[in-house]
Amino acid sequence: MSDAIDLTRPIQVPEKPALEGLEKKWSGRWDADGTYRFDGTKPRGTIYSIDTPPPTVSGSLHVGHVFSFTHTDIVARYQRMRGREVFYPMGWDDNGLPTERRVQNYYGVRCDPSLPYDSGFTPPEKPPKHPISISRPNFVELCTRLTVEDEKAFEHLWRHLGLSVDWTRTYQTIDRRAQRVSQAAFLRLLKRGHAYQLEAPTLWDVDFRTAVAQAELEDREQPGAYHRVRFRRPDAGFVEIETTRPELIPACVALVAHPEDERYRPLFGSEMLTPLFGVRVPVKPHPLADPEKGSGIAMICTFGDLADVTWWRELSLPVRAVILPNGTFKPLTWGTAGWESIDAAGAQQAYDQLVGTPSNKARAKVLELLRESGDLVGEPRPITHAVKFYEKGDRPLEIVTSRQWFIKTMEFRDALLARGRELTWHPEYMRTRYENWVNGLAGDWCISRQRFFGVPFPVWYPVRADGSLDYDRPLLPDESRLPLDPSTDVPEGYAAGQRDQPNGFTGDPDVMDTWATSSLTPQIAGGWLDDPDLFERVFPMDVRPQAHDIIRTWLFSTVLRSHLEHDVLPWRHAAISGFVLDPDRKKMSKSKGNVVTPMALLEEHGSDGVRYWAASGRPGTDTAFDPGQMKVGRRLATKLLNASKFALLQTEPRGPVTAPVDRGMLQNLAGLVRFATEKLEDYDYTAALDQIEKSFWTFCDDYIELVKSRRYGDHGPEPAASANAALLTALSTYLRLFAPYLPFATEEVWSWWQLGSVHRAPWPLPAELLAVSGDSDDSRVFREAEHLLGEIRRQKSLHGWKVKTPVHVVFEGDKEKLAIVRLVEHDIRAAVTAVSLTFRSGPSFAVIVEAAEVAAPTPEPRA
RNA sequence: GGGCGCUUGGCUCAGUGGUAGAGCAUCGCCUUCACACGGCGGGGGUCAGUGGUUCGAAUCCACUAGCGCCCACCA
Repeated sequence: MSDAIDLTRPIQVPEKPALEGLEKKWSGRWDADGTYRFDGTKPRGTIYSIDTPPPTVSGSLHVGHVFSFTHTDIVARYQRMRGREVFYPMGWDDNGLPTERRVQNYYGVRCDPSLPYDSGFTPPEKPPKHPISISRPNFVELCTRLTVEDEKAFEHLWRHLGLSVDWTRTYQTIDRRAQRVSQAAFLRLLKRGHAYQLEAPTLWDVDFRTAVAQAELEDREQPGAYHRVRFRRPDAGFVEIETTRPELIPACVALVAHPEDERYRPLFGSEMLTPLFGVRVPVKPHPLADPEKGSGIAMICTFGDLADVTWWRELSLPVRAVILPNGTFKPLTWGTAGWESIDAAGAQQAYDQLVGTPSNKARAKVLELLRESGDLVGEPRPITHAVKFYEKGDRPLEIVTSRQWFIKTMEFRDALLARGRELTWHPEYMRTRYENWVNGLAGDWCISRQRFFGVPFPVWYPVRADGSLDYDRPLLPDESRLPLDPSTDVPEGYAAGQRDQPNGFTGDPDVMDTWATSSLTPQIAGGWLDDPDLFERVFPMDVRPQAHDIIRTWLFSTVLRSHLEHDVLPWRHAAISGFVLDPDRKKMSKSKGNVVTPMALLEEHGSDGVRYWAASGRPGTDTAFDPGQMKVGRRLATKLLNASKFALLQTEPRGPVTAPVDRGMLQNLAGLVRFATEKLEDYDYTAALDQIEKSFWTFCDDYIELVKSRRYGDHGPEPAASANAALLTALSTYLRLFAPYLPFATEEVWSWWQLGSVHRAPWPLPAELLAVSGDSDDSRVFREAEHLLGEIRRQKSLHGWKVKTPVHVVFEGDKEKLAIVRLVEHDIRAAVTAVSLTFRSGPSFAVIVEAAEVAAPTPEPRA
């Protein structure tokens, strides 16, 4: 007899199995036992490494996190059971703007980098009405303090959810290791010429007063208006342009029309005068100008939008910048170089009314002045148009000229597209989004931010004798000094006293964009600089799990950094999860106020229940938030406990699996194992679970009911032995199949009768089932038994008879069919409480069910 | 404006060429020797629309509509 079941330990089944408390019990045990501890001595080929998304800790986790992290965990658990050593770290994204904002609100403080560090500062108990200004080091301290608290709460939730993370391997995007990796990678880019600094027009958020990257843009539909404005020629005549931003007329540097546009061709090369300010601006041809738009001729301002930047660059136009980093109009003197006017006094008078106001106020004022001067043609025509915003911002972006750091992307477009094709995407069509993005790149990646809580640029600049900065000869540290902060650390060859002094040095004040750090998560988690042995084993990683909204940011930038630094893809697979939608089919988000607290959900439905719902979201598919599915999952977990209890209630006698129906059941199960394995290999955990679950309910409702009486010994010891062995084999298999999805219920049952953790047990193989069931193909017998059971139940139900009403059953059919029925006749007879079974030959197969007792009242058959 | 995805019973979704499926909900029946967080059974859909390919289309092709998302230099 081939008995794969180990029953060396005493079986202990609780009187009343329950799900309550399993999360606490098992998450604690797994931690104590190091169940998910990564063994860094395993050879590269056996390792499965995951580039876990570091959630932003400056807020709360929401259902979407639970959803997508569960997907990753299912894959991780599956791979672990397949014998792979799973590298599954956890990171916390705590650097950057979201944390700054949270700290400002939480403590009621504001960062003022000009203030000195106050070592005795403690924030007030309650945030004051007016924020307290504190130094950058003090501010960073508070950021660190708060994120540590947040991270504890996050870890608690993740453990409760059952993520099989190795909790000894966590990192923060602001910790020393992340800073060191970010800074070293930056210096290497710089040395290779892949990073550079440039003073150029940059997308700028006027509230946060920082540059933002293309990837952080968001279009929002905004009300606006076309204003038709007249530009006069110095001699005679005029043209009319249309603009949505008349307040930028003082910043106008040219007019532009399409080269083929007959209306404006005669004007090319001539000059026009700007209204109100009387500045001579040239009329230029450019193919980008659309004759269909507005009046067909546009004004170019420095800078109203990205099209202006393109024209300005390609037509080599001068800069007339009017907007300050805070979004208001800056004071300037008309009649000086660059601001020549045919009427300097008039221009000055008009412009002075704009100084200090933000765009919207300036627009109203300019309109007023245009009306007075008669240069506004007709009334503004209201429109709705898309305006670019910083995704976290509240006011439209401006374009401000400033000095920023960039990483080159444009010249690697083809290589990055090739990397995208090399990567296996789940689902496949998500590659298109990546390609869209790469093809649409408009400029290199701006990575500097004028913020405080982030990784500083490890760079200083020499201060010249006249106090100006020499940006062309940055002072760079040796990599061994990293991480460092140029605002407190001193460059080689200088003394601290020389900071900000003539002939001294100054630190670069900026910090890196969050994505500049998180684009290095494989390097940070994998120990690139401080654990080369680990890095060798886990990099490139196997999978990057993430949501589709950050393909253009996180996925793209990680591919870029790995390409530039290692000339390789950072991972083989990208597993893209969808969003959680609320019942109105809208993305669940905090701003819409429809977020459900994850911990409350986990407590109400059980972690296994919530995970079951999450598993219904296949890769790439947005999924409705559905407590109903969580209830179903919880019911499934409960069923698993109870069916297991039944199987374990009696394990003797136990012997070879000889009954055809038992063999057939196990052979079917082998097919299920094959299917589920195939699907899980392809990251389709949803399809795998779907079939595992269906099979399991059939197992419970049909197979268990069929063999119940036999396993209790009603037909003798040998048939009972067969049933018991089959039941235990099936139980072991189902537990392992369900383990990635329902880690708590399966572990609980496993502990009743097996040694060790089910999560370290080997994934089932078809061969192990076929070894027990034998080679003869009996799966048809099992399916036939199921079918007969269903048919007899149906007829009894239609007659209105109870399940246990005794009946006579007649099987009519051909020899072959009847032979199969005879193989299961004892099980069928017991399962449907038949007092007699009759077999008779007939042309086609039929099952006839008749009441056995005349005394039994026979209700009317229902219509 | 370009692209991607979706559209199947009241709800949530499977199903990629061969007589429409599941769960939930609903209706009827059945309790206590695994489980009432249970069991058995029933009813319910012209598979968004139009046209095409095919012996045969929810499934392949084209177009249309609606929804969602991504992208776009949007004067």
